[in-house]
Amino acid sequence: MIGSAPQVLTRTFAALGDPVRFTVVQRLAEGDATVGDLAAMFDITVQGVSQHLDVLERAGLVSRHKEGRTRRVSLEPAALGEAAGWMEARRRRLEERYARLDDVLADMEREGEGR
Amino acid sequence: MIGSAPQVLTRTFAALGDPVRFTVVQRLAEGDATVGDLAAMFDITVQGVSQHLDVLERAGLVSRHKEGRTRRVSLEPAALGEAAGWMEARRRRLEERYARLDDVLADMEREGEGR
DNA sequence: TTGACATTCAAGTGATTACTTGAATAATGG
DNA sequence: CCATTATTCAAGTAATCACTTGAATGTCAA
Repeated sequence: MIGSAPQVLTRTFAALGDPVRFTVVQRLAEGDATVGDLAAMFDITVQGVSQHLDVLERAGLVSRHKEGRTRRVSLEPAALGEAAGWMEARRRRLEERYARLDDVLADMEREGEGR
Repeated sequence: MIGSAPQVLTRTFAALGDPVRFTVVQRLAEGDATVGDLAAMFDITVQGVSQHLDVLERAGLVSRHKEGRTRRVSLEPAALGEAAGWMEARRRRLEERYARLDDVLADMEREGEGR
């Protein structure tokens, strides 16, 4: 029985698991934006958006830096890459196993015919 | 103002955003398991694990098929691949933009020296 | 300085979620 | 058939989460 696991990646996934934050990330992939820009995309208050940015920031997915009286929000590629890498590694392992299973089945097939 | 976005990917991310489910997926990447096997890894009841499997299944990340009186839980590579693909596409777009920005900066640098 | 704008801080509320216990269903072995 | 094992169904509860309103902070422009 294990208590639980690393929450560095789960935080990333949890952050992307909300439709607002997902859309924010998608938007930021097109280019940086201010908090106000992002808030204009949704039917929620800027405070709400700011809170969503808090969780994206805690997940390492975005960064905010002051710029005059606004704040420039940028997407951070590293967190995105790490999470994608984790998923791809698991997916690849599965595909490999399937490939090996296919080989075994093909062998059995051939064996069956040869008899 | 947009209401929100596709929840097909957000469901996948939300599913992986929980430490228990994350660990389950990690475990299933090593090979299939029964619900009981998975429950033995955590300090929660099998019912709890079964509920976690519900959300993983709704996200398309795992499938369950009866096998005698147990149930074999398998990881589904497709959902994993789609989510990873979405992330990678965004990451790549950012890297490209950075590369272009670096070019511009390098040009300015050269220009500055040449003068 | 003052007034408007952009953003965050703080606290409250309703909805969602993770988990529990208890009961139902289904397959196996004696 | 009956007891046992594996899993799900159902309902309740406590914690977390998304969102709101109201107030504070900081920056620009007149």
